[in-house]
Amino acid sequence: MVELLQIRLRDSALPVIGLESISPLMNKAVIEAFIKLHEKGLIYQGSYLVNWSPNLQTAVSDLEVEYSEEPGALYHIKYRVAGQSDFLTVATTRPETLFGDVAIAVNPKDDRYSKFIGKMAVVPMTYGRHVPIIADRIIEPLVSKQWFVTMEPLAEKALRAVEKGELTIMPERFEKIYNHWLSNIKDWCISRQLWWGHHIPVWYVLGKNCEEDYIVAKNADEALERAREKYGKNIEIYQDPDVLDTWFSSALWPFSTLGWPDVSAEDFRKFYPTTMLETGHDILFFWVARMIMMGIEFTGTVPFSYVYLHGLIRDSQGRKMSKTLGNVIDPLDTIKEFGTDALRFTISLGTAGQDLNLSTERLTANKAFTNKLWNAGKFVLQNLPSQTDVSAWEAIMDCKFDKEESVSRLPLPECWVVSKLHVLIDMVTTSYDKFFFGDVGRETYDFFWSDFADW
RNA sequence: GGUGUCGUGGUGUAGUUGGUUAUCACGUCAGUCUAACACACUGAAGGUCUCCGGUUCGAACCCGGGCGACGCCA
Repeated sequence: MVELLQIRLRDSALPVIGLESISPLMNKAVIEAFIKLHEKGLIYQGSYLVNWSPNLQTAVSDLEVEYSEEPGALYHIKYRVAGQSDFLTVATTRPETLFGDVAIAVNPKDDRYSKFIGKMAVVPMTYGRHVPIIADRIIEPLVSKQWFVTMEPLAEKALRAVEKGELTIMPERFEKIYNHWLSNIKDWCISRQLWWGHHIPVWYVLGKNCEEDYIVAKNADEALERAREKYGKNIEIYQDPDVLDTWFSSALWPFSTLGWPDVSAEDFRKFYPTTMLETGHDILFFWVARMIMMGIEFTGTVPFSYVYLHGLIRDSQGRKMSKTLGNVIDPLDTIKEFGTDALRFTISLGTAGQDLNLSTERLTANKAFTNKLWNAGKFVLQNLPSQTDVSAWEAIMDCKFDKEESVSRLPLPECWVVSKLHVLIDMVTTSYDKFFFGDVGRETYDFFWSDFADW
């Protein structure tokens, strides 16, 4: 699907490095990054309360969790007070958790229940298992063993980069959001229990304590060698079965694609750091902030000087696209109906950071514009001198359109429109310098249709 | 609950240092048909700029509150 879209859009930008996230080149960078962070004590294995997907059977981060309100049912479960005929009724939407009950907490100020504090209650359907009745205490939920990155020292440097002006985030309001997020960052859970991804470069020794005795190494041979040095020759090692969070490798993108960790690589020396990163504002935390932190950590500099955050495409009422709502706009359908150029131009007219409500009205108007472009060009071609009229072509080629003397000698209509073109060039250059891409499009449209193509 | 964005002619929209007959498109009205063309061109009408209050000589734009739409966090 993405490939088809790329073919249809025929990206006219610089040739893109076709690189998959799981390529060997990327894997080398990922392993290097993991080892360096671990050597600095920034990676650790710990048991934390994490979000767990029972469907995928993997940990997921807070950023990846999307809340939605679902209709549910409230269940009332009666727990008999042991040795008495009294009952405590517990209301819950999660009745299945009763098998994991470890206590019943009651409000000590509630006379209906405070008299039971200290007694035991019988858990239903457990053949008489008893749990204590306690006074209003928080009960610890289950936790999971995962790998984490200590983010605070990394975030501190990323904050300072924006503060010092090394990095500018546009539009400005996102700078505040970036600062707020980095000031309240939590440790990053980087392990996932998925079947694909970069494997965590950690090996364990069979029979040894997994949380204390582990080896971080570039590959299995190195791990085995290190393990033998430490534990003797008759040992067996195995690699951690988990993989790394996909954003871990993406966070290295600005330099791993240019040859890092080989800092003498030609592409790296020539192109890094880049001037501007442009992306949707929704992945400011997932991706942009992490690239900045990893760039500073591994290369000593911010990976780019500007971050331009564009809006997202939403439906004509500003709503997020969703299959549930039935408002998904398939760009291939849009292209089929309005054309690639009309879609691209419409999108280019957006305002930085502001989501774009995609309506057919905009697309229709811009389809007309592309049609005008085509037909105006056709008109021009029809009115050019014959290919054999050498003197006419020489006269055209000799004219210096950027020199006022030459332009002044043109017939009045031509002089006028070339002057207007120079005004456009000045406006557009100013708009580009300010990153006002929407203005660039509008100014170009106005000149072309109102000045050049009418009359 | 907290928080962010948005609210501008009939419809969809631009407005980016506070000072414009408030931009463009579609629609509406009038005229023209002249070598390209959603046929096109020429011209016109139409906006209390969400509501209230404030700052200012001056507010669509800055500040506060209300109402509504959408999003994010929890």
